[in-house]
Amino acid sequence: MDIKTLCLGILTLGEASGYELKKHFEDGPISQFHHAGFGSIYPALGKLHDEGLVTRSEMVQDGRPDKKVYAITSRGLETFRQALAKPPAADKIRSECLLILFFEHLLEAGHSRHVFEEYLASYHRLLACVEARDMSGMPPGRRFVHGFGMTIYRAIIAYMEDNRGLLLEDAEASDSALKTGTGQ
Amino acid sequence: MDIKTLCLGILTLGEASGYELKKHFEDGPISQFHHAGFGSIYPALGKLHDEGLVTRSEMVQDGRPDKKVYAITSRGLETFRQALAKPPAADKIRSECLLILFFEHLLEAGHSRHVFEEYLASYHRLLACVEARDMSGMPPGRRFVHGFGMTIYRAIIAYMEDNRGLLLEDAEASDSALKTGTGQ
DNA sequence: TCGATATATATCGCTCCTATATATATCGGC
DNA sequence: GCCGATATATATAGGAGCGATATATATCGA
Repeated sequence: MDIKTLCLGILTLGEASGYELKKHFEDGPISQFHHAGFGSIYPALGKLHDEGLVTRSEMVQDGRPDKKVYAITSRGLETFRQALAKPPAADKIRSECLLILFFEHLLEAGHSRHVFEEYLASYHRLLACVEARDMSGMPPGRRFVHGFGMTIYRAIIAYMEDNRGLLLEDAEASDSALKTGTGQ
Repeated sequence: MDIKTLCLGILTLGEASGYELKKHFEDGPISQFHHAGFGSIYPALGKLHDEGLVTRSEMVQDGRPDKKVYAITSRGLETFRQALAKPPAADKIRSECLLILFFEHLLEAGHSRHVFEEYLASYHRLLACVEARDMSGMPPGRRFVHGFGMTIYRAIIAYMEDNRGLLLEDAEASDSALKTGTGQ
């Protein structure tokens, strides 16, 4: 499932420029399960255009820079359908925050505490963003994925708030140890 | 947080060969929040060795091929600590299964149903694997991350079992539509 | 008018990942 | 005794992707 396929998928939701595609990856429902930056999106759109899977039209705007709007072709839709039919790879997660918390015993107590609070705040923001979405009239798959994200985000927030003590008790213990000169 | 840093981190848990490192990424607690394949691990170990952050020793074995065992140096540990102190990037998820379910309306009903059941089964396996781990005597950060994974996996399984109907009702509707010739 | 922010596109260079190749050894089945 | 499957073990080539950066236009508040 490469970036080209992902872009094709987003374009089934309506035509868009590269910049707008990026916003889908940042804010939209797609952001719940995938990510891509400009360095991936623009080359992908170029290749999709070369292969005839999308059309490109220059759109002159005033009050902001001109843009290139891409729309999926029927061959593009067929290619996307075939890609979705292939057996999916396993989920891949990469969380630097969990890595830091996992190795918390190697760090200064204040840092892991700070990472913890920022991490929790980031999931509060993600939840607010997902909760704000209106899903009425959306197909079942869209509503399923929306509910999936909401459930997971809530579970993460609840777990972190319930288990703050697990990390913070330790932090306080280390602080006392540092003060009496027995720490680290 | 590159693969070199990740390998360094695992080596703080004890010396290991490239093959053993891979198993950490597949089965171990690290697999809850990161992933890497041989194509990343072996070059990373080579570079870490060149930089003096790990030592390498050839270990002759009988009953199986010889291996190269890597151990972290004090400079390696210091480098790892500094990497952990840097502000962490946001979590990155990539889930082809959720992508397929999101675009379920573009697919044959049987396929999304199959993807759903396989996806659910995969999280049952992951949960069993995490539940089997004995965390007694582990530092708080390790226990926190362990509980984190367990909680999320359980939330995913519960959500999917509770909301199977969301996708399947639609699948049945499409099936009837197909039978009466109004589908697709 | 200056700096910050938003919109918009593009590319370089490095990292990483998939696929593949190579090799040794065990175990079960035929 | 041999064949295929599986596990252990290392390595690399080629391509995909990502972070950083460059470039441009326009708005808005200080």
